[in-house]
Amino acid sequence: MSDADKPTLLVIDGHSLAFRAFYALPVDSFSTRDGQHTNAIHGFLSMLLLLLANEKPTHLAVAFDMSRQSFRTREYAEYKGNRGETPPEFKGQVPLLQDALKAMGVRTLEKEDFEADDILATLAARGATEGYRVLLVSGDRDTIQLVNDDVTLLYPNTQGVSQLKRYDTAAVIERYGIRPEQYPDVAALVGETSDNLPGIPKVGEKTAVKWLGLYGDLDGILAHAEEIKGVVGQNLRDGRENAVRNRKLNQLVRDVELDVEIDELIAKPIDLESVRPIFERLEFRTLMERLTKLAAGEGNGNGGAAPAAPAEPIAAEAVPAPEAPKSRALVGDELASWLEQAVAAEPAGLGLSLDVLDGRVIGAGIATSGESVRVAWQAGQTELAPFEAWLAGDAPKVVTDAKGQLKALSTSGLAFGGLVLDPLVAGWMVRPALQEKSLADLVRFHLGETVPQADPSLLVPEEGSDAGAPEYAWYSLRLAPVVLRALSESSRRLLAEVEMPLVPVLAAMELRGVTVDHPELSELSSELGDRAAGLAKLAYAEIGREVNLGSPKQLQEVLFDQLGMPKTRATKTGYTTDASALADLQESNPHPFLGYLLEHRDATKLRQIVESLDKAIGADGRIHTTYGQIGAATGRMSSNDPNLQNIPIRTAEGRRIRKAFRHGPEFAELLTADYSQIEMRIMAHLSGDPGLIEAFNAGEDLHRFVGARVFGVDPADVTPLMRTKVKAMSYGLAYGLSAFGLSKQLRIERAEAQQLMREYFERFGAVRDYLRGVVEQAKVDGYTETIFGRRRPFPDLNSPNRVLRENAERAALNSPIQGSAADVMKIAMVGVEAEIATQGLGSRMLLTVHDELIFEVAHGESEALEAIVRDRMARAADLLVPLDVEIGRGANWDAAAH
DNA sequence: GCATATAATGC
DNA sequence: GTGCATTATATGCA
Repeated sequence: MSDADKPTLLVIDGHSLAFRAFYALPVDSFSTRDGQHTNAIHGFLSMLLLLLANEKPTHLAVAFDMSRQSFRTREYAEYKGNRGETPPEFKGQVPLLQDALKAMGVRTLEKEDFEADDILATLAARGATEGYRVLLVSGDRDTIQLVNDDVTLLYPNTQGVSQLKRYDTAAVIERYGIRPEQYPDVAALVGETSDNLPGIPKVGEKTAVKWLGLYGDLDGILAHAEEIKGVVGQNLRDGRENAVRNRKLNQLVRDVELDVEIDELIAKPIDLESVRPIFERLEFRTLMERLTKLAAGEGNGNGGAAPAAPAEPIAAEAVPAPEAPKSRALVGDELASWLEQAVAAEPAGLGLSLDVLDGRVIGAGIATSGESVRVAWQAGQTELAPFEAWLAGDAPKVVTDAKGQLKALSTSGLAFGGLVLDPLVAGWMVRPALQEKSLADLVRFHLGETVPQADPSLLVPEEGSDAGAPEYAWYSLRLAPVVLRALSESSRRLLAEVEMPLVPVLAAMELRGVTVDHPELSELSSELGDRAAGLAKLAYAEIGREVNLGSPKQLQEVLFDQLGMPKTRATKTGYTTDASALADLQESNPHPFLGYLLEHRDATKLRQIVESLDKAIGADGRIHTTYGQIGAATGRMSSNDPNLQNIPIRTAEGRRIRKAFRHGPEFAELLTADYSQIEMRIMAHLSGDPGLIEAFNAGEDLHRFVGARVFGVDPADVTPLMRTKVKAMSYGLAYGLSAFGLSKQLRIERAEAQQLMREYFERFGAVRDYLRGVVEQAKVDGYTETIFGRRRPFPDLNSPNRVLRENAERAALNSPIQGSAADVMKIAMVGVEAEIATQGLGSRMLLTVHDELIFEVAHGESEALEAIVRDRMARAADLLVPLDVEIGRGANWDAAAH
């Protein structure tokens, strides 16, 4: 019987896992209205649901310690004697947890005089004999001794309870350098402080493992104790009784008498109605939802106990990695018939990679799981028609880093369809922190193999090279099932329905580009250059010497040494000279130099942007940016080369840059469409805050409405200052803004900022609850999720390093909001592009700037385009509040803004 | 030449 | 001690 066919028995050490959960989750944040603490129960059940979804055990039990007394404490009274009183907040949670498990139909086991781990040992032994695949979950290292070919241990790491490290025999050997059954000998020598078992002084893991290598086992080591030199040798001889005692105590009992047979532990379908009362009593709303989904058969199949983001690559198998098959060149009828049978043989799709030279297609590699072929392509060759038809058709294709290749196809006049998967995009959804940026990275991480490197001196891979398009195509196809398996159900849907359709849309937008007026930019650049030079002169005059105003280091000398100004916020290399610090200085120590410096900064920054844009204008008079679909960890797109998502807008000078962005000569005007306050709307939706929802449904100015609530006045009486304050507060919320930051930004006292936050949260309490809940849930799950189920892992959320942890907390707070907004925009873009095509319009979508889209309007299509854009953008998501779209038109980007 | 730190711009 | 990006410049090291 193969492993996959075996039934799976999952046995959990209830006490140790609940205790871990207790310390992983803040106790204050999990309690019922009547004051019962629930953090350990919540953490435990959350982990259990993950295990059920991921491991799909057929049989299941949770073992508990009956009391603190066991045969071990009778033999050695000090055993675990160093453990303090169980925290009172924890105590009451265990019986409630047992109730909850019972309601879920999960069998709990305990045995007088034995510890839970002995029950694990017994069930593991019996399970293995009876043909089960056994999974153990315990936070006690002694259970390592139970690992073998049939028994795997899932051990919580420091990241929290939902991140479990999988120990099979190979992983134990890799981590400890010994076989699982040797672990008790190591532990006996090293000792176990948590069990109050002192070991041999000066002997740690390294020494113990070395000795085991030399003498076989503990008995062998003790027999040769006289041979071991030095202080450790003496320590060993002095401490042999300790080692022997430890070894006796850490041996788990594998034949505890249990009044249950394994087949009685069969996992029953969860009866939601019997669970509901106790979950309601515990006020577990989200867990109830997860359980409901699980019962409905959703939430399956994201491999491993570390759900969305395997923290480590899948270990390479012991069997040698398969090598890419030798590719052969095909032409004519041979190609046609090969394609026909390949398409039939691979219903999930063929791998494809294009050879591109100077932005044009010159060939392709196509792969099935077993073979790959090369096609040389030139325009106008009739015998390539079957290949071109396959490219253009719906036959499924897997293409890594498809966007650039799609552009080349389009430039070469080739139609393309059927992109079902770009493993690069899928891999980014698995690990959006962007560690895998290329096919080679993906293969290394997900397959544990190395892609052969092409000879970099060759522009075109030579015949017979093992590092060309056919090989890339083959690796792409092999990646497909692996990356898909690593994604949750909802992420897979997002991938198929949004990210993949978006690829050709972005490719088209990049190819279109946007017309930018070169003379206008040149003029602006020289004006800004003159201004910067003048300001520099004035600045030099103030300090009596010339320094490089662009050098923070030289500026620090001027400000803090020469002018004797008070030190600003510290940086790694000194003190900051950023704009907000300079503005603070200007207030406390007014000096003309500061003003000239600030203005000089403005002018040079603007000029730098103008220059880079000007340089990017192509022969067609247009700028073609490149969009990064896998750019941001939240799901947002980025723009580079040049970045068109940070064109200035706040100042009049900045807006002059936007005036240089025009419609092309064949078009009538530009149209811009913005989502109005999309992030606040998403916050209203996610938090369900009635006040915020009312604000949006009232259709009134948001900040005025919120200001009225916060300050307790009529909306009409909200002053501009009040509006500014709540606006800063509202926006800061989604970023994890502190009272300190708020006071800094508004230039008000800390106490006033604190008061403002208090008032705000009193009126919009659900917002605070939501934000707090996001972080807490993320600490349990290890990731956050957007409305559409896009996940982002946060490994630092339980870091002992405060800076890392707090950074992760703020990012976790922000991610579902920024990410959901990105999801919405992507859905809208796919919808708009499709509808423009359906209606056969000549207007085109050109740019996206996070919550804004910019179009080139063909003559006579103004109304039709506006209708499409409004409709598709507003309908992109169905939220508790409407999605409001603001549209503007004009001859240039500035004029089209509203 | 390359990596790092700082500062700026946008949403 | 507010999130996510990209780009340019200065600077220190090799």
